[in-house]
Amino acid sequence: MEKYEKYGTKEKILDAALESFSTSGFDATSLDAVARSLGIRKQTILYHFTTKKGLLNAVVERAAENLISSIEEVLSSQLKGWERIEALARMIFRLALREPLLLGLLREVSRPGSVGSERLKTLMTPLMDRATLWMQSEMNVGRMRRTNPRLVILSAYSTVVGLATEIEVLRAAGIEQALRPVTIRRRELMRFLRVSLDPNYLQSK
Amino acid sequence: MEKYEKYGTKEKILDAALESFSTSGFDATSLDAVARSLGIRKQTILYHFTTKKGLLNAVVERAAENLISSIEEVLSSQLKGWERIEALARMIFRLALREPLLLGLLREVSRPGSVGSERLKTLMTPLMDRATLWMQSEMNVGRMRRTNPRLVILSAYSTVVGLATEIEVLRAAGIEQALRPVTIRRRELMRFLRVSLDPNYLQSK
DNA sequence: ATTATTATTTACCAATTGGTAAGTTAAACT
DNA sequence: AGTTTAACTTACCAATTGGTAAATAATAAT
Repeated sequence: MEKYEKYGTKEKILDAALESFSTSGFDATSLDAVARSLGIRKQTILYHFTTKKGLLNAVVERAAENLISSIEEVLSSQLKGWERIEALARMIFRLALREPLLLGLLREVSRPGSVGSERLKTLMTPLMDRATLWMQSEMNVGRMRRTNPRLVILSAYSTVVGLATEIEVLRAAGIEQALRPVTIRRRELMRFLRVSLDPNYLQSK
Repeated sequence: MEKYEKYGTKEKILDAALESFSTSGFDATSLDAVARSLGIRKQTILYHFTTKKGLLNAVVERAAENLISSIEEVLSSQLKGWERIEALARMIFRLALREPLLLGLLREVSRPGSVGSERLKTLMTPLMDRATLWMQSEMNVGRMRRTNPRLVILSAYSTVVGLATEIEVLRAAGIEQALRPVTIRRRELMRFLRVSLDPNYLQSK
């Protein structure tokens, strides 16, 4: 009938699943409920994604693509050294605020034992390796202070994921869309990165 | 009446439930599994706590008592103004490191729609009110910079809860017992509190 | 020793879960 | 046209879920 739409059933399922996974979690999400919310049958979901885990993986993959393409965009710019990092951090925070569901999903899936964690790891590892290599080369030419790249990246990562908690806590306390704490958090991250990485930055203490 | 505190079944159940709730979450925790891990029958759990939700509430309550008594201990000291806050922050981080399960539970239950969130709110509200009042009186006598107490407290709270995520993320990446990032996080929080509250603190920026 | 109370178990149950198999309908290809 | 393929549904199912009710064991009170 109206199958000519670009926004097909599969996309709708992914959207609804993202919503449910990121706000209620994987286990609390029932395929029946997701299907019901879309006015379709559970088996339609299983037709497109074969298993519940498969659905989660698909959701994670789409989110990762979203993130990666945003990263690529920044990396394609001409910015060097510290400015590049600043641009990246700014972009991540912008993305997190624009699409809080992504953040919730990330948090859900960052849990060690969780179902989607392997998939996330698979998707993130190349990114991580690339960033590590770049940072090391920047260190070699003296554009970046010498530290453990992995630790810095992971710390930055968990700051962003922690944002999800922060936003939820604030919302639970009735404070909607509190931009200030998020801004503070970003400044803190920038400062941390600056202290760790910027060779021209003098620690005031 | 009740027997002397002899680490009975009830306590064992609470321990196992805390473990499971905080690492796997509420929905992923099955009463059968908890019972099995203790070598008892599921109905024994339901005898002591009537419902699964009741069990969670009991776990939350015990954790809250744990936290509150630690807070009381600090508050009973003679420390004033800024030093008191510093002592509190230090104590919270120490507690969080010593008992990571508490942190996991807090994170699980901080989610807006979650089952235990109302209970947590009920338990935290008096604490929050008390802290707010104290801060306001400190502001009135000029020992503390004027700000929105609620926002500061919530931001501090979510920093601590976010620790749970951070520790998990680091562990998932193979970095066990990462003390350094946690220390960094504490310093950040201290700095944030100082900037927000300490009237004698000069912002360098 | 008998009774009463507390703790724990066995036996069920209704509902829900993710998932399989087989249809049914709609669209695409030949 | 007819056939194939993709999209979706109805009908089930086995396992698991939280929870009820009644039976039994253990402990305390009389």
